[in-house]
Amino acid sequence: MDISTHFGRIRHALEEQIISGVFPVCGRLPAERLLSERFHTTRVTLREALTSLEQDGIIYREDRRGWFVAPPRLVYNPTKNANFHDMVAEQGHTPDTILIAADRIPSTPQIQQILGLPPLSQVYRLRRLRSIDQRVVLFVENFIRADYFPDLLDHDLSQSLSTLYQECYQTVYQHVAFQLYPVALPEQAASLLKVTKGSAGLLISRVNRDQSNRIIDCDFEYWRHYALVVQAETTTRP
Amino acid sequence: MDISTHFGRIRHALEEQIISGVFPVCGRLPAERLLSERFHTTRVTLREALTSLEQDGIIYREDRRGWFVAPPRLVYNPTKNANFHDMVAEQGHTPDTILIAADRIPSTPQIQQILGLPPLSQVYRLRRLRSIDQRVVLFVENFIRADYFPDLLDHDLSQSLSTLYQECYQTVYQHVAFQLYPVALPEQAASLLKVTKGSAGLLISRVNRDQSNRIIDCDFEYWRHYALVVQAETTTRP
DNA sequence: AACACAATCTGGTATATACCAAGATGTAAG
DNA sequence: CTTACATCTTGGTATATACCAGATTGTGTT
Repeated sequence: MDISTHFGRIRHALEEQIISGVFPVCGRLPAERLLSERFHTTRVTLREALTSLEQDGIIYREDRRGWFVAPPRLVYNPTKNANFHDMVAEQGHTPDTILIAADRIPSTPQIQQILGLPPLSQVYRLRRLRSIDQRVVLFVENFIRADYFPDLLDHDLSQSLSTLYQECYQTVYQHVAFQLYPVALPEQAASLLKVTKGSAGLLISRVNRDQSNRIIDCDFEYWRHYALVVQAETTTRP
Repeated sequence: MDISTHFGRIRHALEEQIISGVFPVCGRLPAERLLSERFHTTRVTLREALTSLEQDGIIYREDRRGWFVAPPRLVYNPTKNANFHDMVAEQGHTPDTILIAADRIPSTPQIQQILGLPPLSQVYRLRRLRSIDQRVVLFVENFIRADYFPDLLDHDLSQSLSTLYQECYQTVYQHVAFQLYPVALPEQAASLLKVTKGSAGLLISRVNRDQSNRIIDCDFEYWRHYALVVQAETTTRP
């Protein structure tokens, strides 16, 4: 660890205290003003140290509420079509989904292209917020072919979509194309995830096909970047 | 885009100028002091806007050299065992690898655990720096079972390892377990990648097995976070 | 007990300024 | 032409300070 700068020393000291358990997991750190006094520095410098720890996923912040110790990352395996609820439960945590909005809208050019739809076609758009142990970690937006799923909006949309598809429409996810990269969280995602707009996140987008290889939906998942580690295994078939 | 804050307006203005091509791809932005004057603000505020653009992968910086317009991301498919050179060349760019260090060392407990080795066993450690079109984007550290690859260090280590394995040891990568998450780049990676220590990156680590399902090596890849988009497709087999 | 509202605490944004360290550059010496 | 060195420019780090906006808390009213 680099301790040549004041900022580096503060980062180091905070990191040690966090690792040694001075602050409990998900516990709040002392206020910035208090910490900056304790380290004989200013808020500006202190915030640089905090931002650095945040980038490393060691702490996270909630907008105007404070800085918190980050819990261990959720293991996310995109090659298994496990749904969010099962995945979280399997790892010993409590999942939750809140439906923000659900509507039927005309597809945009971008969505038409992704889903292979003609102009003027209709899609469902779901916006949902998902949490692990009461901490919101994921904002996800789904675009679903309306013609394949009549009356979808009448069902309980706070469960996992794959469960709903299977039980009510005899449809299962069979093939997934996914894409992943770090982004600054866009405004809507940031405010729902209670983070400062522009803070770092991970965007995972997927295009899903069913057992007949029809494209049925796509989604855009905005994750708080400290919340997950992506893990997969693959075997090359010659 | 949010333009309620000064910082947001600057970010927005810069973003538009970059997208519209005022600055060429990989071109340098004007100096911070100059930009802060032009936007009637201070360097502190200006740097917040730049940092935000950096997080989004729109610009990147090189330590004490300046800010540059980020090129399109490289598509990285971890499920295809394509090597770095082929992957970059296929996408129309020029790859390069520089060998930083190559030695034979006693394995550490961590490496023993990953590779399934007993204490006191030896491994090769390679440190290499990789670039796309002259821009360094990746620092990678390999740990390789020494017993499987006699005299490995006598070969040309600036080529791809998979090529070397195949041509000189009749060994191919067959199975890969990989793991990926955002991190703050550690000191060594940061200085070699010419970025400020602590800036955001993506850590991809892999454990590789050969055609006999033996674990042969593992690697830790530190990517500049704007440099890639991870992409894969998977089919669920019931 | 429920609600409304004000006071307080928190992080978020912003200005002004200074000095440091490393990269880039130009110039003089070899 | 190359090398060595001083100089200039760049971003990196740091201090001090101020005000804003949303979250939390406490208090008093209904």
